[in-house]
Amino acid sequence: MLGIELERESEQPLKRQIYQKLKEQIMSGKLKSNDALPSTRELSKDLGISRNTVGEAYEMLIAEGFVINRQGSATRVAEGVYMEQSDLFALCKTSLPKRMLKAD
Amino acid sequence: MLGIELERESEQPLKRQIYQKLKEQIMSGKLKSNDALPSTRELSKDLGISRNTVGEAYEMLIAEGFVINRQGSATRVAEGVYMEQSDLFALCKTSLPKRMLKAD
Amino acid sequence: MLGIELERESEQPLKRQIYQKLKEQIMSGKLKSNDALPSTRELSKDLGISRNTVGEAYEMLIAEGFVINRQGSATRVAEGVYMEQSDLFALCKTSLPKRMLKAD
Amino acid sequence: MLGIELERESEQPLKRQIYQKLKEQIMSGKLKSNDALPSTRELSKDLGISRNTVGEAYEMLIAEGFVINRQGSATRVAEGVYMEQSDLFALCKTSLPKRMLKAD
DNA sequence: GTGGTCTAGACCACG
DNA sequence: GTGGTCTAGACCACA
Repeated sequence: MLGIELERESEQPLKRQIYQKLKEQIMSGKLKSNDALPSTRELSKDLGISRNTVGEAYEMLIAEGFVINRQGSATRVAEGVYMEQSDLFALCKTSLPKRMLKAD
Repeated sequence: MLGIELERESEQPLKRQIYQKLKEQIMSGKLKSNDALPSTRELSKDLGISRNTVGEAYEMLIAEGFVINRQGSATRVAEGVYMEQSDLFALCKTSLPKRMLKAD
Repeated sequence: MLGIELERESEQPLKRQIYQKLKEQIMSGKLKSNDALPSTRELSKDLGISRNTVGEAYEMLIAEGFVINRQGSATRVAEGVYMEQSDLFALCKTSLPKRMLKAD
Repeated sequence: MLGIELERESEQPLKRQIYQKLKEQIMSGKLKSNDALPSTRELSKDLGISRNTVGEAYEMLIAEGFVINRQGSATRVAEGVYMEQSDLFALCKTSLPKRMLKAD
């Protein structure tokens, strides 16, 4: 659905993996402001995990303001959380090890 | 002082160059929460530019919430703006063109 | 302006009176997050006292994080400092002497 | 154990009731800095509810900084979260309905 | 339909 | 012992 693949053997808890994948898609602009996330029921079924776990990942996104939810309606991407690609690359150059980046 | 080097010939205005360098150091964790930025007076002297230019760069950081300015005290790095290297790299992989990153 | 009345004969110093009144209005929600406080110039004129005194009251609020001061703009109410009336009353019931509260 | 009584019929979710009671005891000084909270296992057994629910209440306290926890050890009250009784009463006078307070 | 809450289990890593 | 995570159910209120 969203191209999310989980690794059961990872040290990262499942809820954190989901949180990260969604946050990436939001910050990179794949999920845009006001886009609806899949329902917890849908995504949990899709990933083959418990609905609670998806719910916890959504709570993390809510807590950090990436996502908004209202009673009885879908969880949606908040506004103003997109990061410019140019800023992102500049940031990479200073904070990622050189072996990860190609020469300019 | 902060390892900032400006390029006078760059297309990027000086204030944006300063803004980016500081933002990078903040997001990458070199400048940590509550660290004080140098005063505009100090930094402008250090870089050999106008204090106004530094002030404008600081305002950009304030406007985006990376930095906080309390009455009568130094401008300080806000909380919760540090980005985990793992998160950053994950974000790059999904949102930067492949030509910029080395293969895993 | 904010319904602040000072008592010159009180044991409480003026700056503490101002501090308390503003803190109350903030915690009770009369002043909401991001609301601007009046400028020190304005409020001091309004109350007929020195601008320094108002400034000191503001500093106390800043020091406790109730209020934020961003470069070149008004002093504003911080986020997350509002206290639900229900929470407040519950807190009173456990921590204030009974003689101060009416029976339920 | 901590004098917590839950109301199953309340509109307030159980986790919020627990959160509130603990927050009160912390802000009022009954639970002091570095005091250990009961373990989630203990408290859940004591209250006759699921350990998950207690854990969620603890998470809320952690998120707001009232409480701190480290791997494998007890959850403890954070520092600097106590509220002076005089400030509390002053706050009550402005933000609680008069019918709740006795005359001065 | 949606999310919010709750249960009664389980296994893990840390100390 | 502790908290952290996860499961597979359940019932609720809201729209």
